[in-house]
Amino acid sequence: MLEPRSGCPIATTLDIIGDKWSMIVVRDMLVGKTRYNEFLASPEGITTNILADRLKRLEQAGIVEKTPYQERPVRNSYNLTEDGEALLPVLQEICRWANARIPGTWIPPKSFMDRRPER
Amino acid sequence: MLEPRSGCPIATTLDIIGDKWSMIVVRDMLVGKTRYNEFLASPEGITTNILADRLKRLEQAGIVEKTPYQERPVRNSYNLTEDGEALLPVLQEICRWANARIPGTWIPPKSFMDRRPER
DNA sequence: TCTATAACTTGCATTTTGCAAGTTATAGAT
DNA sequence: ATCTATAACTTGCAAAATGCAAGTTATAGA
Repeated sequence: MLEPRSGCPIATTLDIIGDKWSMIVVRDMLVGKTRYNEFLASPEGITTNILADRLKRLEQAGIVEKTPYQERPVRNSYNLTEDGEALLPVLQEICRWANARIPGTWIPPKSFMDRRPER
Repeated sequence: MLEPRSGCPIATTLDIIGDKWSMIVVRDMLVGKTRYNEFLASPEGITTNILADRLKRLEQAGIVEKTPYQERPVRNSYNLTEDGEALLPVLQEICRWANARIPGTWIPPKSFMDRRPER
């Protein structure tokens, strides 16, 4: 992000993760997925180019960190940073809103909804 | 929205308000703005075509309702529905995240952060 | 050697967003 | 009566983001 649109915390947050896919990737990481192919396999069907781009942007934003889990060939795992983990309450509130207001949305596992951020 | 990408509450919510502008408009309504020109005047600088489109879509999604506040000429006011008001906790959590994690973001007025949804 | 897998990249079409100007209806000032 | 201003949009076109399909690299295992 070059410049946020304003100092508003909502606008600034949307400048970072306010697109169609970033929070889906964060959601996947919050439920334990760490690899490229695991994100691709999610039911929403993110495409390879968009996923690669989002991982790069989330890394640059300090929300995700990339670490190799093997050499030859290099394979990376993607994990949330502390700032990324801290998005949990935001995603939980979104789930509460959708479950209360949009009939038919899946009820997330209790383990997800009851989980507390670590710090 | 024709079809949500999946039944996931997060994905479905993003299909409705997960673009660059919808939550900015919802934010403005949560702090009492009701008219086209008031939304245009916000510091993020939404353009007229996008604003008209977002108001239409939010209305179709049942988040906003449009009511004329005068005839000759017809002038409309836009207000959140119950479903729209219920997004308050989501926007509050986004503010908490941004204030904690992104230095320099504005601290919203206490009246906004402490407010409880009505039902 | 052949097939498979993980993790990408590339090219191009489609869709969304942004910018600037134009439109309609009306009120109030000159 | 004409002129200026305001609210609330619409329209046309350019630019950026997203989607689709195929191609690439490195390696393991049959």
